[in-house]
Amino acid sequence: MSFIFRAYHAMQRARPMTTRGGQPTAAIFVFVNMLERLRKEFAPVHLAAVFDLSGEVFRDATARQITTLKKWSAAAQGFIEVDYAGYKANREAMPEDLSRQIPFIRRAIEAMRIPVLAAEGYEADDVIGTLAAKAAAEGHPVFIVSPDKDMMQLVTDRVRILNPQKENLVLDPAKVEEVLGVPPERVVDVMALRGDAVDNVPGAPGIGDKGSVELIREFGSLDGLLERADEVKRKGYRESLLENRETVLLSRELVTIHTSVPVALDLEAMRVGEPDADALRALYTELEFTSMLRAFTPAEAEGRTVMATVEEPGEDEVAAFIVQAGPGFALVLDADSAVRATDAETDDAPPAQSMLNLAEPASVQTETKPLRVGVAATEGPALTLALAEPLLALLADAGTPKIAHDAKSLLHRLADRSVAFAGPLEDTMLLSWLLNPTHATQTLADVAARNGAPPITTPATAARAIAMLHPALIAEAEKLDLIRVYREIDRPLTPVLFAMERAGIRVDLAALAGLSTRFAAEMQTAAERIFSLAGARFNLNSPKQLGEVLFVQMGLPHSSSRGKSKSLSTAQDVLEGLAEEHEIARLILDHRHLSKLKSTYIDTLPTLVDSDARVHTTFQAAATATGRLSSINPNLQNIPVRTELGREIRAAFIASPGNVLLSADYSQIELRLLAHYSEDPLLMEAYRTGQDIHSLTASEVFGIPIDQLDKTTRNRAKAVNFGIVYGISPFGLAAQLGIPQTEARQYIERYFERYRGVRSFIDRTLDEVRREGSVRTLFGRLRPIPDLDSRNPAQRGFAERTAINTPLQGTAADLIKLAMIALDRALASRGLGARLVLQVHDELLLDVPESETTEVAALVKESMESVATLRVPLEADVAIGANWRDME
DNA sequence: GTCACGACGTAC
DNA sequence: GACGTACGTCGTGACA
Repeated sequence: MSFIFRAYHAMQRARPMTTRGGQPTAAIFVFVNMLERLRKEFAPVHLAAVFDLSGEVFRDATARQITTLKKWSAAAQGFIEVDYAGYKANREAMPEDLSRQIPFIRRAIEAMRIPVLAAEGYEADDVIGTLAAKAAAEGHPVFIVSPDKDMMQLVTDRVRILNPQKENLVLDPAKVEEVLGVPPERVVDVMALRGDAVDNVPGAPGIGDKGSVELIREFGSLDGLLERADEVKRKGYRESLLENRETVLLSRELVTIHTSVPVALDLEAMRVGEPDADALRALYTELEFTSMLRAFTPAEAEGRTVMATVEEPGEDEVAAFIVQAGPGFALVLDADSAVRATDAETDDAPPAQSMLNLAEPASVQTETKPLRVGVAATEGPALTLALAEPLLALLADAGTPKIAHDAKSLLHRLADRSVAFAGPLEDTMLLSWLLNPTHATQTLADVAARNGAPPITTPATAARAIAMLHPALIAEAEKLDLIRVYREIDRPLTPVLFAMERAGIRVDLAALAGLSTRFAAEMQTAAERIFSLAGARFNLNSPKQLGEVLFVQMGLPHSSSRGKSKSLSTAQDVLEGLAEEHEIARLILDHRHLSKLKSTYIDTLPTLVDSDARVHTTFQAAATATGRLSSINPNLQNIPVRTELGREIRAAFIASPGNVLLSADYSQIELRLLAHYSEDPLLMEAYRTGQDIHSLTASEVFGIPIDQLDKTTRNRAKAVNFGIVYGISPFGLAAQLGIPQTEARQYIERYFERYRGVRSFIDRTLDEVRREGSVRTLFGRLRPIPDLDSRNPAQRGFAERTAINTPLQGTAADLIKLAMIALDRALASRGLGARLVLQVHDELLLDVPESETTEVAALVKESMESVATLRVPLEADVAIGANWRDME
């Protein structure tokens, strides 16, 4: 039953699976597959399946001896009695769509001629335990196939546990001890203390995962522990044990699997043989498990092709789906869905292996005649999708437009299989995002649901959904004037991003390894000093524990805020405030910095490199509200640069052999866009004549002549300039600068007095949002802004700030995307070997053959600066180096 | 064990 | 309530 439940839940999430008649089949499918695999991979000599019977078991009677539990109550400062509900009392009834599948699972097991065993008054675990004990006593090696932890008490040298869902993990006694911290014979002792929430075994209240193991290890056994309970040091544990002695002993009875129940070990009946083919065929037919059926029907003679079908194909049945064509589009490739195909080539390969990777492309739509598409697996363990001639031809045909949902990932999958691709590539994911950029996800299922397309249950419906969605989304994009952004920016960016991800960037693994060692040592030193100052050891990574130690135990001042979880903030700015007075605060800040860099970058990046020591991020092109890209797995857009330690990490990003890295970043692009939008004379003049904008603001806002500014004043002005771009507020600026709000308010007022154009830009923008409910970038990208008229001041304030920030941030995103497209074309047309490798919002990073350095530097600068003509010039600064830190 | 979420910190 | 846009890690608590 454990497997059936897991099968049920696993598939539940993926997709509901039923026959045409509505019989749910997902759990059956998974279970049958698992059985097939078990038989194939492990070739057991004997096999039995064990089920629970309904009705009372002996544990119910045991549990009735427990009526109440004594739990420690902090409020009452004593133990209070709580009613105990009974063994497995918390279990919910089996879901109806699962119980309907159980009879079929029983039929499948019977058809495979595997005996099903059970014993009245006992649970399946007891039957399994008994069979295992008997077989082991006869000298047979036994494998209990189960995902349940409870089973670990049964492990011996001869009885092991196999979990096929966990990479065929085999648990022997040593492994059990490694996992649980105690040997198999002590498992019940630990469980008796810890209890089990799922089965409602009480255990000793207040003693959990950790305490139970510690206590058993210290006292050797549960009996030893109960005998010497008064010696237990920790008060909570000691008192719980003394109060709950009987309950713990009964808990042990509940968790102990019996190994002598009345059930016979009939090895002859369990001997694995041929299944009942007729019965299995009938069952699989009834359940519409067509792929499994094919194991019974050898491929038709020579052709070795699978005919694509037009009618509602069962999901396992076809390699390609032919559905109604949208005008002008001959083919739909659905990167989001699956193809499964029977391998007609290899009769000797087991069916489970002839099924191609379930998460792979593709569905095919054509308006030509039905295609004959052959699908075959190549030799070797890596299954490769080799598409037959007609499909390959269409994919490679530059005259055949294709539609995908998430085109970039489709390109990756085709490239992984060396499938040539050409021709226009439409993307319903990008369209959907452009129409609704604030929506959290743009998966096909999500987009289909939002647009009234049928739910995606099979590759065929996925293909149909895409075919339906595409014209609808295009029409919508035309209506909202988003088609230009789509055609001129985001769609053509797809192949550029694809190539960048494919290229990856080289990482200096030796450098990271060195940093890891160094950081570990420094963290260790800092931690010891912190613990000695605090007079206690605790988890430094836990803000909660840290706050407790600093502000309660040590009594440091905490005028500062509590967060949503009402714990005292230990954030950087808070600790900075304490650092002058208290050494411990500085040490914690240092430790945190090291810890952050080590866990996020130094120790993570090496796990993500390929065999050439390159990391390949994924740029999410349909993720942000403003039009920016984002980067995941890993995020290469937040590699440290601010601190010296952080830059050590940046230095580990290096050029390919014989190459250099070339970085080009836009200078103050958002402030230049502010100048453009606002047409403010001071700002425009400053950028046209190359003045230092922060110094200008400092001089204007603080009334100090430019030649008399100190660094602090200029930095304050810099914060004001950035604040404007973020949609400034006195609160935010005050927090940023660590000054009173009243002072921040004065700065802001002064700013708007001097930069009159900026004030009117903000007013105009807010007016636009009031009229349209949205803002646009210079290139027409749209973002809805709700709540500008909210009565809630916080909501309204947020709406105002996003309204102001979005055209600046979003236009900057548009510009760099356009530059990337232009640059990609320029590099290609000149036949240069330089490759774009990263984009970090206002920066491009290229891997450039040394010989091309000068030419590419000029080309990149030119591409970025001439991408648009604004009221102020765009400037890009280019630098070159062997790594991403040391650039000049 | 898995999931969601908060706290925190990294980038632009 | 809290200055814009992201993503990853860790701890924690809820759920099985």
